[in-house]
Amino acid sequence: MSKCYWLIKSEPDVFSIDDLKKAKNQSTAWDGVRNYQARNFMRDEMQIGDQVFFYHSNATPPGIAGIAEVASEPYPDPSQFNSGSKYFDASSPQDNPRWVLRDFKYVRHLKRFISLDELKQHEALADMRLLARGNRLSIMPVDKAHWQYILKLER
DNA sequence: GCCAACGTTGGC
DNA sequence: GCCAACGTTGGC
Repeated sequence: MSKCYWLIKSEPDVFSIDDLKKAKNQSTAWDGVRNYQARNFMRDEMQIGDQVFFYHSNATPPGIAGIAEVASEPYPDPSQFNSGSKYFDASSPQDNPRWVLRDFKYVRHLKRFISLDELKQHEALADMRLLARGNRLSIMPVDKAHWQYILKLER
């Protein structure tokens, strides 16, 4: 399977790209995904080494802050079994975990932050999934053409 | 804080 | 299987 590109959302007040950079091994387990579509992308389609836009949601302004990469195979999200976690899922079987995650590793900040507002102004990006009406997916694929276009924008 | 959009749940 | 109710996301 050829290399894919992705976008993951995080609220910077909770976990920003600076937090990822400061994390142990500059990587983190991406826990708490509780959406089947996002899980399936992470479980079935990502490949170690895939490049990922790190998007700041619920931010002022929202936008793409940097780049990370897929750093592990999928494995069960431990928070689903932790009754003290807000991600606890009592109905997930221990022997067949419903929720999986991967580790993501810091690659770099973009040379400059590229806001959602700026992305919306480019016709070439008009069909980006991120910009689709009502989009709420926290993990989504990015077309190679869109990826390359955005990397040119940062200059 | 508001609210539109969307996914999930559960009664029927 | 339908769909109303509900909870969450996330831009504004």
